[in-house]
Order: sequence, then C-alpha cells, then structure tokens
Amino acid sequence: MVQKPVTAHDIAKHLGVSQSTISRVFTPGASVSEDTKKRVLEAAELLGYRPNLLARSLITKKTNMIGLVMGDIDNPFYPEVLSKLSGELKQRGYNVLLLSSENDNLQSEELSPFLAYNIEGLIVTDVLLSSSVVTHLTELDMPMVLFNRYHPSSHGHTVCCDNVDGGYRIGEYLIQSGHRRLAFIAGNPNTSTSQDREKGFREALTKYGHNLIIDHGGYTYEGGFEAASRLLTSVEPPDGIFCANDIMALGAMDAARKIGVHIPDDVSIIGFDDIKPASWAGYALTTWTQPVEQMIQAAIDLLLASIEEKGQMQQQGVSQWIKGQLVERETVKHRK
Amino acid sequence: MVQKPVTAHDIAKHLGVSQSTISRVFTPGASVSEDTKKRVLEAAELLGYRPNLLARSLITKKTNMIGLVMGDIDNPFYPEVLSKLSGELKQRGYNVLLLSSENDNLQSEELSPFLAYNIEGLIVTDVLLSSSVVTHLTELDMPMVLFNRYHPSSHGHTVCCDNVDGGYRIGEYLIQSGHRRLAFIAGNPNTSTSQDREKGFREALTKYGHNLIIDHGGYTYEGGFEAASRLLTSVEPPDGIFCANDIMALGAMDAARKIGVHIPDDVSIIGFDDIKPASWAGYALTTWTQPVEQMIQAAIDLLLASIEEKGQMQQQGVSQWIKGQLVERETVKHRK
DNA sequence: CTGTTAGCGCGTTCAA
DNA sequence: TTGAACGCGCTAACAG
Repeated sequence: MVQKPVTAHDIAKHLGVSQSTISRVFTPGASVSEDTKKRVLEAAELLGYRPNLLARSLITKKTNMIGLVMGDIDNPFYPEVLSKLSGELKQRGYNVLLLSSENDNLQSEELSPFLAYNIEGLIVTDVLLSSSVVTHLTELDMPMVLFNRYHPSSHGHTVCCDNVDGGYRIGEYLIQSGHRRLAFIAGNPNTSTSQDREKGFREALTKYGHNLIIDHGGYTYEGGFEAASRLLTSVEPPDGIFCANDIMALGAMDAARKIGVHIPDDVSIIGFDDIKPASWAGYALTTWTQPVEQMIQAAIDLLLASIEEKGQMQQQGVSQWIKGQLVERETVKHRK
Repeated sequence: MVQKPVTAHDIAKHLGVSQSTISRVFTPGASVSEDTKKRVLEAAELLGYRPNLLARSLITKKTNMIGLVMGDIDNPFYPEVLSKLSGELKQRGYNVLLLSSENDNLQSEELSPFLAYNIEGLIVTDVLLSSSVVTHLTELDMPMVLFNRYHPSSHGHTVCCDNVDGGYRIGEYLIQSGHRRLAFIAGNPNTSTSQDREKGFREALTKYGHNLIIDHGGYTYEGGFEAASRLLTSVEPPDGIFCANDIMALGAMDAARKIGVHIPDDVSIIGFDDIKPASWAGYALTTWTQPVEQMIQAAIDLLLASIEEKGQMQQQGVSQWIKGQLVERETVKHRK
C-alpha cells in the first residue's frame, strides 16, 4: 500500500469548497461559519487530514521547534533536566529538536545543520560554546538560554543555580559544624559550575580563616574515587570534603570505605545536585539541591518571551541565579 | 537589529545568475561548473546563506527527521541509549525530534502533533504503544522500530536484547554455582522486558527442578529495596536473587546490607543492564550486559532501510534478538 | 552547463 | 463568510 498524504486541497474538493476554507478552519481566529467548520472537521477526520506543519512554517515563520543541545549525560542530573524540559515545552506548544554533542566544546560546524531547520530558539546545557558559535548565534539573533552554564557575552539569557552561594553556604555549614581541615574535589576545571562552587567555598573558608585543600575529579565517579583516595591517605587528611557534584561524592564515599575511613565519624562528605542515588540507603549523601523545576520554568519563560518579542527591540541578556538548598542526610557529622 | 533571512534568490541576483543555479550548488549530483560553484559558495559564505531545509523538505519529502519516543528515564540505561542513538543518527545525516512521554502508555493524541512534522521514521523505547497508536502508524505506513519493547503487530521492526535467553542463562549460572533457593524480583509487570527475563529464568529453574520465588519491585531502586527486604526476612530466605534490572539490584544490595545479610556469602545478587553504578566500587554488581552499540546499529540499520525502501514493496516487520553476556563481579558466590 | 517554468502545501491578502 | 490569486523558499523537470 502506497502512502497517500492527504492535503487541504483533497478535502476541499471532496466537500466542494475552496482550499482557503480548509485552511481557515485550522487557523485559530479565522472566520468560518459553524456549519462549514463542522463539515470540514468531519471530512478531515474521515480522510485523515492534518495540516502539514512544514508548509505552514514556510509562511508563518513559526516552526515551534526548540533546539536542545546537551553534552555528555553520564551525570544523572541531566536526563532529569532533559525530560522535564521536553515535557514542559510540549505543554507550551513547542517540540524539541535534539543535538547531543560528544565533545564538550560545541563548534559551528556541528551547530549549522541544526540551525537550518529554522528552530526558533536554543537551550544549551552541559556543554560549552566556542566563541565562533556565539558570534554566529548573535548574528542570527537566535533566542537562546544557557542552562547551568554561562558565557561572557551579551547575547543570550542564562539560568543557573547560584553556585557561588551554594559553595559558600556549604563552606559555612561545614565550618560551623566544627570541621577544621577542608578539601574540595573540583569537577571539570573549565566549567563555570565547578569554578563557582569552588569560589564560594573558598570565600567561606577565607572568611573564617581556614585553608583549602584542592584536588580534581573531572566530574566522574572514578575521578572522585581517586581524588578522595589521595586526600584520605595523605599525611594530614581532611575531616570534611566538598565534592563539586554528587557523582564524585559517591565515588569519594566508596573510596573512604575501601580505605577504612569512616563516614561521617572520620570524614564528612558533601555533594552537589541531589541526584537520585544520593538519596539511596547505601549512600544517604548530604548534598545541595538545585531547584530544577523552578530553573526550568525560568529558562522556558525567558526563551519564549525572547521568541515572542523578537525583532521588537534590542534584546538584553538576562541572567537568573536561583538559590539552592541544603539537604541534610547522613554524611556530615557535627563535630562540636 | 532585525533579522534578515537571506534566500537563494538574494545571492542569485547578487551574482547575476538564476536562482536554480544556487539550488544546484547545494544539490549533490547536480551539474554546475567548477567556476560558478566556487563563486556561489563564496557569496553564500559572505552573505551567510544556508538552504532552508523546510522549503526543501516540502518538495523532496525528505525531512531527515526521526522521531524518538522515550518514556521515563529514571533508569540510567536509557540516557545512554538516547545519547548514542542521537549521535549515530546525526552521523548518518538524520536529526532527532524528541518526544518524552510521562505516561508509559502512549496515546494517539500525544503522537499526532508530533507526526505532523513529517518525520520519516520513529524509534520507540521504554514506552508502550496503545493499539490505536499502532493502527494509526500502520495506516501511515510509518517506518518504525521498537527498541527493547515489542508489540503483537505486523507493523514495525523490533530490536531487543534477548531477554529470555538472558534470564535462562542467569538461571543456569546461579544453579550451576550451587544456589538452591532462587528468587526473582520483577520489574514493571506489563513490560515485555520483565516478562521475558522472568520467563527465561523460570525455564532454567524448571529444567533443573528448582522452585521460583517471585516478588515485585516496579523497576525502581525503592521497589528493589523493599522486595529484597521482604524476601530476606522471610522464613526461608533465598540464597540467590535475580533482579529484572540493575537499579532494583542496587536497592536489593542496600536492603541486604541494612538487614545484616552478607553479599555474596549469605545471598547472591545479580542484575540486568550493566549500568554505570553497577561497576562502582560500592556495588561491584554481577550482572548481564546488553550490547547497546550493536542494538543501536541494528535499530538504525533497520529503520533507515525501511525509510529508503518505502513504497517499493510490502514491508515485513523484522525482529532482531541480540544476545547479551554475563559480567562477573563480586555479588555472586560459587557455593559448591 | 544554465535559465525558465511549474509546483510542494499552506496562509493570507483582496474582492465579492 | 467565502473564493481566487499570490507567494513562502526551494527542487525538478524541460529547454536551450
């Protein structure tokens, strides 16, 4: 059986009306009589007609497609973001065209074919944009929001967990609960998330006159495991470790257990993200929760506003920093 | 600054040639002289021209978009699939339009707006299709492949890990390593994955004359935790538990530890999927690996073949069952 | 090799 | 309220 795509024209002559009439029935706010509207809808149902969105887009310049760029999704935090973002966009009448990039620095060549689909906006997560990409997007005046990333550029909005604040308050929390030797396991060193969490943490320690031990775990379980192993077997091991994300914290916990260092009696461990496994009985990790729902709402609000106002005036990049919250479980001891 | 989309016409009159010439330059296999081709490409670069894929699709009927339907992605197995699928499709010249469905039984109303984008094929994973959806897709003659799901229908291809085989061999493995009282923690009871893994497992036990204890964990960590708690505190606790996926197995492990049941000395635990956390030092779960790369290749091969042959002949649904492999780590004891 | 012409399926004028 | 005509940006014939 050969496919026969039924067009507005088909159902027009089936009913003996003009093609425009069909179009009007499917155009909200067009004037059609109730009677013909009903007849058209019935015929459409019967023949299996649906307006061709591509043809429509050609005229209206609205594709209702949003491009979503995601990086490596080993971190369970991002699938959750992806799912909720996609669901919320669908509810607002948009669909998601996905671009999952292997390399964490997105190049123009990778983005270009993507843009040719006339997406109306772009959401970028967990990936860096090369500056050539940013200028490209700026020239195109493409509405964009960076999710948990930012870029030193005037173009595009930013929605970010307030990582500096989180790091600072985690530092304060550890100090006030009596920790003396604090370490930070950094993630990918050229991501703003890791940099900012470190920055806030450092500020807190400085304020209270503590030193900071730094190691690196590259945002992976194995990296966290090894960094913690190094830290805990050093001559003066820390009594508290803040890991730049949960995955590394879980690795750090397993490293401590392997070495025979007890959590939280010998060392406290705290993470960032509050991913699912953090709440598992096997870990019960004390961590920092990002208000994902709220961040997603903010991102979509900004993006859609940007799309609707497009061309009306000079866009100004908006940055929203949303504060997270401590989730106390069982990996931090009050040492006082 | 207002956006000005540059069209083939623009660069045509900029160069004093016809618009078709521009088109030909961007159409592989069209005949253009090297000279004009070079001039056109230069001008295109200069003015920032890219062919509008939507307009092109309207004529060629090729959108190069594949619809990807995903269900709940709490299971870390699926983000990995998503990422690899998307990457591989991109490499083959296709883009992914995403539909992540909340409810695990996809309805026509949810799918319809999605189909209006003229996607060329559909990949469905981790979600059930209502029969109305299937008949709808059949009428549309939409190329489709179900990934790790199947549906009793002639339409569409299926690529699946051979779950029956996996369950059977896991059963054999546990029996041959000396286990006597075996339990199965089922996942979502109306998924073929859980049913088939149970079926194979049961066959093996029957063959060797063992009984089977069954409990349910709904494919979640918490579910696995609770099911294992029940099993291990019963009057005659099992000495080996096969969990229908890894997430539940991890929950089961944590439950055993909490109760004070030792793994693997008191009870062996084995999972299915080989997700990342299964290899973590904290778990070292013995499990069953699905050959994801191979499955993805098969799925894409089938889908693209189906797309290219469309209309040429009656499509016959192909089912590929790909066998997995045991991954021995530290949660199964040889009791003989 | 290149220009001309005719649509792809639809939204949107302009008259009636 | 409806129909006729036009064009969105492009590819695909057909001539030359």
